[in-house]
Amino acid sequence: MLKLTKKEEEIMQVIWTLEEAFIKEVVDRLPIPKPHYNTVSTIIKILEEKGFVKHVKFGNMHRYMPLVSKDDYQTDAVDDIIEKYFDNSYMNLIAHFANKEKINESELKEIISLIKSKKQ
Amino acid sequence: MLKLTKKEEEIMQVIWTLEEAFIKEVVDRLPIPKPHYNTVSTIIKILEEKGFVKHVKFGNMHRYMPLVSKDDYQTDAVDDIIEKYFDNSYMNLIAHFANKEKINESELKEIISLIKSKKQ
DNA sequence: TAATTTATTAGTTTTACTACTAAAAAACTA
DNA sequence: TAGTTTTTTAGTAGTAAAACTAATAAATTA
Repeated sequence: MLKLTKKEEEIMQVIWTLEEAFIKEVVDRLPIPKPHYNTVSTIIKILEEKGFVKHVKFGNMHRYMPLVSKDDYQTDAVDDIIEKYFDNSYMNLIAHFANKEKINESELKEIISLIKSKKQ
Repeated sequence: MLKLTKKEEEIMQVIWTLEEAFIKEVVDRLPIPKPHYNTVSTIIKILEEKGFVKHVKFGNMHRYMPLVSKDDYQTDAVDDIIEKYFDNSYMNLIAHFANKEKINESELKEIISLIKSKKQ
């Protein structure tokens, strides 16, 4: 999956939040100093080329919506790290946490019950 | 922690592997087409400015060694993702794996015993 | 002095960002 | 309705920043 630049991601976050958005609505949600309308338009067009959003015509306007979910993007980000630094093994990453003592036994037991409930 | 660019990281990986290295040795380990000696020298100087390596004089030469361990760098990479996408919670990330069914119960139990052994 | 190494500097390339101008579509108004 | 204005997207280009590369100069030493 292609990576997002800082600005692309900032705009993508807005679209993920709104689920459907016209350019104007995206601009509204961006912090001051707001970028020019056409700047946002350009970046969204790039997002479309990269396959992150699609649009539907609404009269004159384009209504944009995510093609890649936030969850999928997150998953990919984690997968990258795991591939790069943990020998492509999820276990290695979790073991890493365990080693750093960032998770404890009771937390893991919680997860186990979560998995059990998923299996039914 | 400062981030590494692609080339910086490539060279850093060599230094992590060698543990101690002269520039020449780094060049030797780099794949063809090999960058110019001075190019490597420049990048390593940047690594030094960024605090990733230090050097010890060996006569005329500098012998470089890591100041930031590979493990620390990995940890930081994971922390970034967790901060950005998992609300700063390790549990959220692991729950994410569980949801994706990328880890199973027996694997987690393995981790639990790992944690138990750490505690002693 | 010749060879080797590091330090300084600068140029090139790539990526990211910004927004102008043009074109198209729609809305307004005389 | 015809013409004008406004709004929106499309195409393009310029600027800025980051990354990369290596030439040249200075220092060291063999």
